[in-house]
Amino acid sequence: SSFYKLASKIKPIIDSKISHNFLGNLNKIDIAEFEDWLKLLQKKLHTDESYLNHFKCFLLWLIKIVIKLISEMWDMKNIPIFHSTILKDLKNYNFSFATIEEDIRVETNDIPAKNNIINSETRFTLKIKKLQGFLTYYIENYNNIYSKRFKNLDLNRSKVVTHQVYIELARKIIQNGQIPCIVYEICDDKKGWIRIGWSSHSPDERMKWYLNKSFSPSLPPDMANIYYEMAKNGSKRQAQARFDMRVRYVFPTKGEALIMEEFLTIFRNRANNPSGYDLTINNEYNKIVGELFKRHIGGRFPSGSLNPKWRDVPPIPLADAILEGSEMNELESLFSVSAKTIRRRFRAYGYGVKDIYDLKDARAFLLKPIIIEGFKKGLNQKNFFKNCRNEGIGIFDRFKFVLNKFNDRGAFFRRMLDQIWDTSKHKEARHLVIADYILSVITRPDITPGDAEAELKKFIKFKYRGEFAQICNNAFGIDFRGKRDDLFKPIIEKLALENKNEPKIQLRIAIGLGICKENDPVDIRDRASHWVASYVKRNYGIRPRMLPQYLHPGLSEYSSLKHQVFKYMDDHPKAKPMEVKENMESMNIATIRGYVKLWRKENWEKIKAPLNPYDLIPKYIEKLGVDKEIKVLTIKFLETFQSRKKIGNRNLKGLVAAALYLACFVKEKSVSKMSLEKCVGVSSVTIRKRIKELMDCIDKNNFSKLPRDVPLKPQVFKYLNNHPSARVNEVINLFKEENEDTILRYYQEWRIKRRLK
DNA sequence: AGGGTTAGAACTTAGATCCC
DNA sequence: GGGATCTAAGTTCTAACCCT
Repeated sequence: SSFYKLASKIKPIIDSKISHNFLGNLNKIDIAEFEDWLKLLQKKLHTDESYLNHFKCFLLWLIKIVIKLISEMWDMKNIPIFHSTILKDLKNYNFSFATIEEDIRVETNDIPAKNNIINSETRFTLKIKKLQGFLTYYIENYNNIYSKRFKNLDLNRSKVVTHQVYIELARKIIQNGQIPCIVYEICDDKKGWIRIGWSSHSPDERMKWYLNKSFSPSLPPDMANIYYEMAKNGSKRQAQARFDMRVRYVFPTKGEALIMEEFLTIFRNRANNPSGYDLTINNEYNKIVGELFKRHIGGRFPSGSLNPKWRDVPPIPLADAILEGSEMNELESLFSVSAKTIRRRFRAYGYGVKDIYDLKDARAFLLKPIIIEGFKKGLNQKNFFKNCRNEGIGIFDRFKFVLNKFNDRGAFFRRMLDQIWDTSKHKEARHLVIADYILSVITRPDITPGDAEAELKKFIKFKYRGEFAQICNNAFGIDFRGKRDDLFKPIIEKLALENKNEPKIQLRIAIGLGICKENDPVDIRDRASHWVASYVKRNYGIRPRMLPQYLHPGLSEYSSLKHQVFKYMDDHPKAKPMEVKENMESMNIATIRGYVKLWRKENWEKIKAPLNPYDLIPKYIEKLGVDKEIKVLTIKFLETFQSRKKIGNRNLKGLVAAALYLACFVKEKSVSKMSLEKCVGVSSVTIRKRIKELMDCIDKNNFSKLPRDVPLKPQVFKYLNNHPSARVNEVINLFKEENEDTILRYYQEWRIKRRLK
């Protein structure tokens, strides 16, 4: 089968090099790295046989899953690129889903763990290999009408695996102008019975007939067993739950379906009976087959022959008649069939928008594309009907639709709108249709309303300026941007959570959304990041960095590298950059070194062991030769300072010198700043600064004598500048608490300075 | 597979009114 | 003034029953 042909393509992965053409989308590694890994894998595959087998199982399983998923998208439009690429490849490969076997086994003899591959198997699963084996056996061992008929049976052709496959096959047959004939099995989940039959109707409809018949009050006495079994279940719903209708094959002709029905019937009955039932020897069995019994098959059943009662109602003339506005009685006479048969054909051809398949539904189905075209052209009703007339659609004329005439509102047209879009309002329906097109152009998150409108204008004619915005508001309840934002919310939230620990979360989200790339110029990346930030602000009112916590309040807060380094340094003040790096997660050492440096600058006192100022005092006391009284006072001053201010990065020596100076001053022990400067080794400027700071800390009322806050000399000079003619005595009198000689000295100094000027 | 008959559901139509 | 909506009267269609 084509599945195995496809599966055989795994060979290159196992023992050859992969063409670089197929390696265009490697995500995070380059081709060289990929090849290194592939070599390793191939080495392993060639040395360990059991590993190889497991690997094959895995690959086949993977292919099977992908095909199953993709098969449901065969006819869909606007599917993601990833899916459509696979789909395209499968189509190019001429792959048919009809040939996927339900029982997919790997073609090596010794692959273990088969059960791991097939876990969806049920007791009713038809295994195509067993079917094939039985067919060969039957043809070889029996020579009867059935074995002759089975000779050309192709078990792979038209095999139905999923509902989607059934739809696909049936559609192809209808497009070919034929009626699909199904071969079905109704599986009894309770007792394990299987009823095999065929029908030219859909499985749903066939099942409905079974149920109706079974629950009819006058069920005839000689019906097939299944009717009585169904009737035992109390209600149709219960019966439907118990009996599972499964389509096994779909054929374009009834004859093929009948032969397949016979084959399956014999196969199913022999499966549980070693001696085996055979249709040729056991007429009793026909009770189960039902249809075969009624048809009185006596050995003639030419392939492809139709039931002579078959009425031909071809799809295209039927559609034409509907678009002419024919009513049910007219269709009946036109095709010489009953109304019921007309509806059966509607269902068979898929003429319906709501799966009702009555006349209205069929009309709606056929008119839908015409109405949508009118909407896209922006036609008003008058022009719409004119257009229809030009296109040869007679149905509106047939229903005597009179334009714009009071009292005639085009009920038929509104009914169609109602049927198709659940609204009878022309405007609403138009908006719904265009809203679908609007959604289809939202292909990227940063598309603007202007871009979207321009894109739509290529195939939709808006009636007036601003209609685009109005359609968005009417159809979505929000404006275009709001709808667009809504559509991308899940993906942005996913990206935010995925990148919650990344330093540049905005940029990560922007790249994830595809609005910029890793290696784009800075300005483009910047714009994209800003777009993400404004998106998050607009929709959540927060910064992107906060989004993960906002979505999952339990998440730990994001910690920047700086924050992490600082935290580590707080706990380990003496750590070196390399040590810090080892405790981070593979970050740049240069950056870490920078943060460590920064931390040390801000926290130097944590690194330097704090000096004890009190240790310094005895040394200085000795040098200066002052008494213990001064020592006690010095310590007291230091304590006062520490209680009020932080030592910070002040030089401790200067502080101690200041305390000493103050203590000496208070105790009237004269110590010059010069001698202190020499003794301590700190400049007199620093000492003066410290003295000033110390003075701010102490309670001045406790001391009778304290140094001035401002030095005497500037005070004297300032006064003399303002009063140049002041006499010496006046100045001495003014500073009478000070030493007279000093004042006199300053006075003379000022005069000399003035004279020099 | 096909069809006929029937009651009543579901639909269409035309007139009137509402709404913007 | 035109489209939307409501209503009553009249028409068509469907489901369920029956049959070969």
